[in-house]
Amino acid sequence: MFVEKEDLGLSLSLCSSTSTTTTTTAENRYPLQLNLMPPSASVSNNPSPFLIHHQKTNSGITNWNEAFGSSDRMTAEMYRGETRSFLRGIDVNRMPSTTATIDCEEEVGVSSPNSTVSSISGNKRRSIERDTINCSGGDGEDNEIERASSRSGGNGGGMNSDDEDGENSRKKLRLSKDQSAILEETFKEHNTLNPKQKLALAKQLNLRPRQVEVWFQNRRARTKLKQTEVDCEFLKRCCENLTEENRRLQKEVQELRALKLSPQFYMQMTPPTTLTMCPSCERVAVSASTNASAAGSTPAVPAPSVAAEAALHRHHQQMSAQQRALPTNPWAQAPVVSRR
DNA sequence: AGAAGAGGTAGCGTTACGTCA
DNA sequence: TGTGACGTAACGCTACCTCTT
Repeated sequence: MFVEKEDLGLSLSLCSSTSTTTTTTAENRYPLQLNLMPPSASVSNNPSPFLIHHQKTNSGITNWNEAFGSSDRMTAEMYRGETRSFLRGIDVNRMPSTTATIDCEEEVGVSSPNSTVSSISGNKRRSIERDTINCSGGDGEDNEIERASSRSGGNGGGMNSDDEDGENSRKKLRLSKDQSAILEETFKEHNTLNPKQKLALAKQLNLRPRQVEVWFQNRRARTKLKQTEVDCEFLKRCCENLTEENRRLQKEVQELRALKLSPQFYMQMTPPTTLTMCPSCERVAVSASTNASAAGSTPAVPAPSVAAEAALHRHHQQMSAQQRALPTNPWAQAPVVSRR
């Protein structure tokens, strides 16, 4: 048996209600109502899948400082034009002190074994970027950086001993604790980076911009995964609660229906205010009752006024005696009496 | 004004490597 | 010492956007 939610007075709010500007956790989310609709506006470092939405806007940004501080993709997109114009004279993939004089081919073969210049589109671009980076580091800076970063790995030191024979294996450099900490801090501030931020961070951490970019991509993925797990758990709890509530209300409905079918139910039922009219003389005795049901508690049998009841009882005794003398048709229509 | 191409980024899925029990 | 599980850096691909031509 299914019970309409209207019948049960149970409704599930599906509209957005709360601000979502802060990182949500399982602890502070569970008490909140289920929120399945995207909010009207939210910018979060850890957007829930329910909260994620893409604001597409064409509004222009004119301030580079705003752009530099931007965090989400939307703003990054908006600022891109500014970035490009700003960087028009700067090769993003080139270190400021570049004096690239060493043949790039060799370096590419060593540090980017998977880079294929023949690939198209984004891959090509990224390959070129990596190659450019590596080439730009041809003066030894980037190589030194790479070695340093691999050395500095807390427990990953010396794991790149295959620098020479690893042409077909991709390199995986363990980031040091300091590097990870700084990246984490930056990610807390903004989970996306514009090119200038990326460059600055890469330089600060002695990493390639591509590495910073990859780290942020992976970090976003991890955040999303974690958030998805939290949301999943949250929905599971919601489902359990609703199931339990539904079970309880169905039981209540069954009980009420059973009571409704029982004649005793009517025997005990008394209107909140009882107007008892004598069928013979049409005199009305008003018996006020304490209306417990109006207060929302379980319905109680109203207690009529004792005095009124007694008076009516006496009156009925008198009338009964008269009616015995004068039998009347029980179905005879009584004159209409205004009850008010 | 609209189309096409280039350049850039994010998201997603996957792979490969490093670490640890 | 070998091995499987796990975390994560890196890659490949696609979609989308903006800008330029």
